Amino acid sequence: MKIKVARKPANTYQHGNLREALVQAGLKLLSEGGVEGLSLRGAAQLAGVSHAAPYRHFKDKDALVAAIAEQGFQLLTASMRGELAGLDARQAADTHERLMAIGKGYVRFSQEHPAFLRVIFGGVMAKGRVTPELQQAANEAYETLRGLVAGGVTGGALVGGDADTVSLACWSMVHGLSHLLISDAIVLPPGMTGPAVTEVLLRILQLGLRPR
Amino acid sequence: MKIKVARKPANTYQHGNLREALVQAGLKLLSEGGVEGLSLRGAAQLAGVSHAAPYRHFKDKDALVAAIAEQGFQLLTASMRGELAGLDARQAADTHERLMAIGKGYVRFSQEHPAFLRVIFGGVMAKGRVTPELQQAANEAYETLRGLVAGGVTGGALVGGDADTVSLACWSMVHGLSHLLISDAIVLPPGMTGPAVTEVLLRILQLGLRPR
DNA sequence: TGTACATCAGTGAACGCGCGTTCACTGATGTAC
DNA sequence: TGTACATCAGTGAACGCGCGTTCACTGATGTAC
Repeated sequence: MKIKVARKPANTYQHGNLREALVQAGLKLLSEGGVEGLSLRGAAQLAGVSHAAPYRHFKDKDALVAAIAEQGFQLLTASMRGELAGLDARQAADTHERLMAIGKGYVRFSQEHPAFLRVIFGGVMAKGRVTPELQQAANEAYETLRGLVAGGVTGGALVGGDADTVSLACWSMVHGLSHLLISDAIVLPPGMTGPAVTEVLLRILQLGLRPR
Repeated sequence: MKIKVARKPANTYQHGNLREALVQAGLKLLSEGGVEGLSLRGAAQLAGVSHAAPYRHFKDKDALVAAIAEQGFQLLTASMRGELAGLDARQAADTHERLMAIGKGYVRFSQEHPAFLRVIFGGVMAKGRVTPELQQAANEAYETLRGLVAGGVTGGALVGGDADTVSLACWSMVHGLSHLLISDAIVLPPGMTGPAVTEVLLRILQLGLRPR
C-alpha cells in the first residue's frame, strides 16, 4: 500500500520561501509607513531574517520594489474582476454596468491599499526598472479596462473614438478620485461616503460616454 | 531738491531674504530629484548657505515643506486663472468654457511642475502639519473650481446636485489625467499630445455634466 | 557725530540615525559514489 | 546504507553615505546715549 507523503511546499529551502515573505513584509511596511517607510532592512527584519539575507533573492532594493509593484497590479486586477463577478446576468450584459463595476473595483483597491497606488504610479514604471513580470502584470490590469472599452466602442454602447483615449478618460476619473480620497487633501461632502461619491462620479462619466 | 534714494528690498538682512531663497531652492530640488531629492541640507547648499542656516527661518523640515506646498498652491491657482484670462468675451460668458479653461490650467501646471503635485497630495495636508497660510492657499485653489461649479449648478448650466460633489467629479478627472501623465505609467495614444488628450477628456466630462 | 551695547542671521563642528550594500563566514541540505 | 563533497541560503560585522538637528560661536547691523 502506497502512503501519500505530505510534501513540503515547493520552493521551500532553509527559511521556506523567503522571497515571498519579503514581498509580504514590504507590503506591510508600505501600508504602515508609506513609501518612505519601505526599506530592505525593514522588510528583512519583519521577515525575521538578517538584513543581508534579501540579497540572496533580490539584486537590490529596486528589484524588491518591482516585485511588490507586480503584486500590486495583480491585486488591482483581482479587485476589478471581483466586482465584475458580482454582477447579475442582466448587468453583466451591459457595457455601462461592467464599466461601473471595474471603476468601483479600482476605487475599492485604492482605499484598501493606499500605499500601493503610490508605489505603482510613483516612478517604478520609469526607466529600465521594469521587469518583464511587472510589465505583464501592469498590462493585464490595463487590458481589463481597455478590452471592455474597445468592445463598447465598436459595439456602439460608448462614444466613438480611439479605444485608448476613451479608456484614459475612464481611468483618469477613477484614478483621480482614488488618489484624492487617499491624500488627506479633501474632505467628503457631508453625508457622503467613499462608495456613494464613487457612484455619483461614475454616473457622470457614464453620461459623458454615451453615444450622442 | 529731494533725492529719491534707491532702497534695498524689504526683508533684506544679511543674506537677503534667505527664506524665499530656500523655498526656491526646494522647488528646484523637487523638480530635479523628486520628493526624495528634497532635503533641508540640499536646499541650504543650493541657496549658498551653511546647512544649519535654514533653522533661523524654519522650525524644521516640515515647515519648509509646508512653505513650498503653499507656493505650489499659489502657482496652481495662477495657472488656472491664467487660462481663464485667455478666454474671449463669448467664451468667458459660458460656464462650460470656463470649466474647460481651468481644467487645462490644472493639467498645464502639473506638466510644468510634476513634483509639486506629488508634494501637495503626498501627505503635507495631513495631520497638524498644515500652517494657516498653506490652508489658505489650498482653499483659494479649490475655490477657483468650486465657485465656478456652484454658479453653474444654481444657474442651470450644470447638472443639479451638491456643488462639492460636482466639483469633485471635475477635479478627479483632471487630477487623474495629470497624475497619469506625469507618472511614466502610460504611453499616450499615437498622434496624441498632452493638450490634445486633455481636450478630449474635458469634452467627455462636459457631456456628463450637462443637465438632462 | 561717536561710542558701547544688544540683536540675531549665518557658521562649522558634532551628534546619532537608518539606510543600501559588500564580504568572509557557517551550517543545513542535496548528490555522487 | 554510509561517507565525502558541493551547493547555497542565511549570518553578522563592517563600510560609507546623507540626513535632520543641536550648539556654542562670530560678526555684521541697528539702536541708545
